Amino acid sequence: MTPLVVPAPRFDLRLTLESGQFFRWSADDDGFTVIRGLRLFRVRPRRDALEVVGADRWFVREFFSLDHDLAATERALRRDRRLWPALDACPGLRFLRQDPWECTAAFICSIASNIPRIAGNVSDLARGYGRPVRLGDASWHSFPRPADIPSEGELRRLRLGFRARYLAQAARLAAGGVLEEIAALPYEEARETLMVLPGVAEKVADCVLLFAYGRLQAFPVDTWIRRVMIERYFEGRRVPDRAIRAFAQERWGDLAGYAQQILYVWSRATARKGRRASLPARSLSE
DNA sequence: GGCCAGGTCCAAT
DNA sequence: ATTGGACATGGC
Repeated sequence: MTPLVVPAPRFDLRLTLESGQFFRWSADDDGFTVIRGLRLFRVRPRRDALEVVGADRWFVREFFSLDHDLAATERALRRDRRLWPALDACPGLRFLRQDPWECTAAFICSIASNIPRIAGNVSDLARGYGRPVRLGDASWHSFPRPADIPSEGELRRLRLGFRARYLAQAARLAAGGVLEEIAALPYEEARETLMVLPGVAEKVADCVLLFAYGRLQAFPVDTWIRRVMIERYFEGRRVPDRAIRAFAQERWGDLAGYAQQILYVWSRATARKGRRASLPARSLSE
């Protein structure tokens, strides 16, 4: 198969996939395999472009939000000097445009979890209840539609823990078509509507709005964002999440979500570095 | 081996 | 309107 080459300036594919917004991909020494909905494709970075097998140009531009004017976003956010370290750490980070239900389900799974585990849960759900999808010799499974999500009991057997009930109930509501109307609603109403789903409150709703519906004003406050915001913008004072969110929307407006994502990636990267640096120089077993 | 994880929900202030 | 505890499990 001859690969399709799609122009993709200012795009760091690896950074974007690793940024914790999306879990349905894997890396090997020859690029990445990605599944979005029913579409399974291969992608690898080229200079200012993407080499793609298994997806068309239109899809690639849409999924990787390649028509988002990232330069303008970065320029606007650079007026905030306190954002410089995060901006410098994340050149080419973009939002993906995920399937709304899959994204909602994934972020229900994300509650009090961690990225490797979320990816595992999502993968288990797909293997157990999705449809097989093939590309060359690669065989994956699509993420199950709401009607194909099993009972709470089954989900507990899949080790979803207390998220099992949320997901089972959310699936029942989503099967009724709640998500279909979201795209047409203004941000606040879309958010309220999403929050009708069990397991979807402020934070998860904002993740879905950001990662599936392209609402860049959404500002999910998780433990990392709480920590970094309190440290950098509230002088260490402990404040309620809604104050953090209000502050972010006041300060960054329609770009708050992008500020959030680079702060998230940057704060985790620096935390990891700090942990590595603080490891004992020698192990006890030598 | 604990601590904490891309929180939400509900009951008790 | 705010706050604290329960909720399951696994990474690191």
